[in-house]
Amino acid sequence: MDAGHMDVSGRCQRVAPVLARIGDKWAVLVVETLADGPVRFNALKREIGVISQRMLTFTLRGLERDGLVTRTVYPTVPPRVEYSLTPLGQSLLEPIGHLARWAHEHAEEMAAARLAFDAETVPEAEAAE
Amino acid sequence: MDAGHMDVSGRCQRVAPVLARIGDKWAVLVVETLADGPVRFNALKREIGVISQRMLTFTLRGLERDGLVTRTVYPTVPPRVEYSLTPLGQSLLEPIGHLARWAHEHAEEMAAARLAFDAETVPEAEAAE
DNA sequence: CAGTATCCGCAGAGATACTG
DNA sequence: CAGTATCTCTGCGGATACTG
Repeated sequence: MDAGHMDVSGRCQRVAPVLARIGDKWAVLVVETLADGPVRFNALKREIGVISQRMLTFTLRGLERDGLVTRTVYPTVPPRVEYSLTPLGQSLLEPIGHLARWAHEHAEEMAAARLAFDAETVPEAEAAE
Repeated sequence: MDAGHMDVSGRCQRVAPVLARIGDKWAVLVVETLADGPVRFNALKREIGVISQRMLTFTLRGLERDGLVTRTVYPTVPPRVEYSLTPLGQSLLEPIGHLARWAHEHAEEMAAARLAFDAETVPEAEAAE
C-alpha cells in the first residue's frame, strides 16, 4: 500500500478509487440518504426515487465492500434489511459536504459558463448548415 | 436554476453535475496537472501518460465549457495551445484537496474492508463449486 | 503541434421477471 | 420485502488515420 500507485504524473493514485466512488452516479446519493440513520432497502429506493433495484443493490454492495455502509438483516417473517453508515462512511460526509458547498456556491457560475460556451459553439454549427 | 432540480429526496441536485465532473475519470487529473500553471496540449498528454488524444480533447472541452479551464491559442507556425485554470477551476482545487486528503488517510481502511469483504464472499463461491 | 473523424469493444445501467 | 438473474441498449473510452 506504499508503492506501485504512481502511474500518473507522480501524484499518488490512491485517490483514484475514492474519486471513482464519489463519481459513482448513485453512491454519494445513497450515502447522503443514509446520513440521518439506518434506512431499509425499499425506503432507500423510494427516497432516491428513480434508481432501479439492480443499481441500488449494486451500489450498496460496493459501499459495503469499501466498508462505508453496513448491512443488517433482521430475520423476521417479512424480511427486513437495514443499511447504515459505518464510521468510515460518516467521515466521508465531511469531504463531500465541502464538495456540495462548492457546487452550491458555484453552480450559477458554471451554468453561465456553459451558456456562454454554447452560445459560442452552437451557432457555428447552425451557420454551417 | 432555482427550481426543477429536486428529483431526489428533496436534496438540491445542483451538486449532481459537479459530482459528475469530479467523477469524470480524467477531469480531476487534468485539473490537478494544470494546478501549477499553463500547460500545452502534448505536455498535458505526456504528464498524464495513459490518456488518449480523444479523451484529453474531450475532457478539456468539457472543462472549458464549465468555465474551469481556458484555452489559449498562439498562432505561431507550429501551433501552440496552452490550457490553464480559471479562478473557478482553481477554487475547485480546494474541495478536491479535501477529498484527496480523506482518500489518503482512509485508503488503508478501505483496502482492509475490501479484503475482509472478499474473504467473506469469494470462498462461498468456491465452496459452492 | 494540436487537433478532428471514424470504427469498435466493453462496461454501465435500465427493464423485466423470478425467488426466498 | 429484499433481493437475484437475464437481456438489452447506450455511450464511454481506446486505437487508428487524417488535417490545418
